[in-house]
Amino acid sequence: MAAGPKPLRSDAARNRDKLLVAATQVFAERGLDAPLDHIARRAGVSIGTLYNHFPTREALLAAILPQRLAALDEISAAALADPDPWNGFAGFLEGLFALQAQDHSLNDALVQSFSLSTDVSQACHGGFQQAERIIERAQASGRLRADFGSQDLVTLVWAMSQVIRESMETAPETWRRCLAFFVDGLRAEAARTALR
Amino acid sequence: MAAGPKPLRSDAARNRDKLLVAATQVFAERGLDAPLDHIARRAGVSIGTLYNHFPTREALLAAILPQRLAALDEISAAALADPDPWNGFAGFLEGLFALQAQDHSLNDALVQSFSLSTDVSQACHGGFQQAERIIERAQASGRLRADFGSQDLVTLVWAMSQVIRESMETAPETWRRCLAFFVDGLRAEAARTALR
DNA sequence: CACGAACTTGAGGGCATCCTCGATTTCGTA
DNA sequence: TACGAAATCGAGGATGCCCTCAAGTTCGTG
Repeated sequence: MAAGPKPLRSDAARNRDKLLVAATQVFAERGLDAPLDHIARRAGVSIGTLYNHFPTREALLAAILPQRLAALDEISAAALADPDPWNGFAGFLEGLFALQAQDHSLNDALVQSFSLSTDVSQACHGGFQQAERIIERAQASGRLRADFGSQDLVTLVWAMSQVIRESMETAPETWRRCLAFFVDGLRAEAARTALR
Repeated sequence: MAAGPKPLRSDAARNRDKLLVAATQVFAERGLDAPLDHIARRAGVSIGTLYNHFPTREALLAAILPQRLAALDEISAAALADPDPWNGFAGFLEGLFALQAQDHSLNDALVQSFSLSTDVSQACHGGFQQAERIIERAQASGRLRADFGSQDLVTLVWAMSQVIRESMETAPETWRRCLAFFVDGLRAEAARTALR
């Protein structure tokens, strides 16, 4: 019934898998701009084969990133399951950026979530879907300042992505420290600056 | 006596000026990675002439950035002149990022301040020289949390640089909003997370 | 004004990446 | 096993940027 696209020949399926593995590694190491022939070489396959399977870079990303972004769902779920809404919120941020810190491709993907292909973009936004609820719950509990919105979370992702890029190699704890300062400014009682 | 390097011929001096003007514009618009031939074209000069005057990209930057970075000194001075040390500190951040927001080249330069040529690097660090004093003064007044160090300022520059890059075109107030959250977390009484 | 030094020019070689396509190999089946 | 469809291969054209250098131009002084 839902046989979907045509079945692949065995060698083709094998190569496709090798490409996905290589792409996952290379993108995680070098970011979303990594040269495609590095990926082909790591997969032990020619550049032409890569293009056979994935006609564009975006197609390759769309085959890889949704799976990687699924980790976001677990983090969101854990945040909502936390009995303390504030701890849930803070833990969500911690988990989100830890994810970005260990995978350059996620770091890039979340930053560019709007300018990427529909598939990837959807996956990113899906990951943020729950964020809205996590934020509202923490605000309802009175611990998170009321003027923090989900757009501010996007901004924070931008900010932290750069901190991660610049510091992961040399001082991998830097982003946690930066986040700690920021989070302290998100507590309801810390709010001083009036924001509309 | 201090005649310095040989005087330039009139046409050469004119071209050099045109190059500096063009480079200032192009780098401000496109960032420090802007293609050099764009600069030559905007200056109405051939790429060879650009290389005659500035054998490397770094040499060109060294001729431009120190002047642009001088604005930092004024901002620092104003911060130290403010009778309220906290307002001085907060105003310094505001001024610093406003500068980054209006000039892509400064944004890039401050981020890469360590990996740039000695000349430029010195200019960047010179701009940060006073920052140490601004921070200490604000801490002595009891308003700035004690665990904020000048390395954290570098981290904040990284963070804000990305916010600026991503949002200046579409929502130019975003960085101010982000900074407001962050600054609220830097007040002494906001400190909750223990940082060593 | 005429001459040599100073300066400018832009075509072209080098490099890294993208992407294509005709020739070749491999697979699965009859 | 032998055949056609499916898949692979990789050389090579295109692009964009870097940088150089031999030939030509301009300046300023004697």
